[in-house]
Amino acid sequence: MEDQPRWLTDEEMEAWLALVSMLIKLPQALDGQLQRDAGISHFEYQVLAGLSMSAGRTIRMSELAQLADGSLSRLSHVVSRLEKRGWVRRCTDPDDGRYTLAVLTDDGWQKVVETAPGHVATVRECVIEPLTKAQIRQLRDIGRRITDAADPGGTCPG
Amino acid sequence: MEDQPRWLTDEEMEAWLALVSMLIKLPQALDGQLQRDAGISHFEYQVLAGLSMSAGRTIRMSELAQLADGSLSRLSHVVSRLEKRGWVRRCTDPDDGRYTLAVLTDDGWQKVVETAPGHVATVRECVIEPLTKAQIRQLRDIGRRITDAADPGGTCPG
DNA sequence: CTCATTTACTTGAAGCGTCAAGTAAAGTGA
DNA sequence: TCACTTTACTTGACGCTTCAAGTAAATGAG
Repeated sequence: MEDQPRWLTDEEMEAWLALVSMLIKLPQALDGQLQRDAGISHFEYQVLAGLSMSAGRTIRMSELAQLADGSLSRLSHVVSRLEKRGWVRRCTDPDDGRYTLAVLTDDGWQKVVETAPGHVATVRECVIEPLTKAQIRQLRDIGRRITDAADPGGTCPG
Repeated sequence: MEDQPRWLTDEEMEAWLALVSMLIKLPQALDGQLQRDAGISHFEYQVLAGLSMSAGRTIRMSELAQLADGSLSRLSHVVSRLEKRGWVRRCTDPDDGRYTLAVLTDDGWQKVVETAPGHVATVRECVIEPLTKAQIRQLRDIGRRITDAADPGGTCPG
């Protein structure tokens, strides 16, 4: 990749190690709380939450995949499971038969309403409260820059 | 969790969404590069790198698990695979038969030497270079605070 | 010295994500 | 209008992680 691989300085290494730990521990904390209290994964929550915020609680699979930061294939599997649990229905888009519309059922809406407060509390506890207001702005900027660098041009999901 | 769930402000939500995207995209980028160029996962790299930095290229499983931020069970499975590929050996600690020592073989050392430059380059590209020097320090502090909040007291691995 | 407990690790089954391959509808060119 | 391509999604197999249960060595109580 480079002839002379530039190693990391001490400062860079400290930041990198702190980031790696966060990358492991934070998803565990988020998934753990949702799994214990609601029996769903963080990704499933993102799917339900994305649906709940869509007009008519309905959205195309491909748009939902982007909202929830996942591949279409992953979403398809997850929606199948959510369908079995009665929280989501699928139907073909009448305007264009290639699209599939995911629809949040009343039970699914209820599930989001029940689950959201606990999830938000965990996010506050793990992310918002440990940081100062300035750090929250810093985090937004840092997060965006790293995301752009890691995924230049926002993925074409497979 | 709270009677009156405090929702997130716009600033908090922006930071949170940026963080969630980073949480998805960065591991994908890191795993992707290592998988393509070296045929190993990021976790496997962390295990090999942890071993390569240990005295005598030898370390107890439980210490290695903490170094690599993973459960003992996960590590055990991964070391089994690395053993099959000839990069790691296991032996019982002569001082205390309950401990297992993982030892990096010469082939394993060679693998780390081959793989490290490309991995470091990806870390530079995705994390270090997109940020200013100030942001790198901010990231270290933010990462530590979030990790502490998400995992109060540094896990007892299962 | 013996039995129970603790510690450190291993193992097998179950579930989720990814990848490659497949299907079906819509668009395109002759 | 008939094939060819593209788009949107689904499906099945495989690999990895987690969880629960198990093993084996060391420690501790009586």
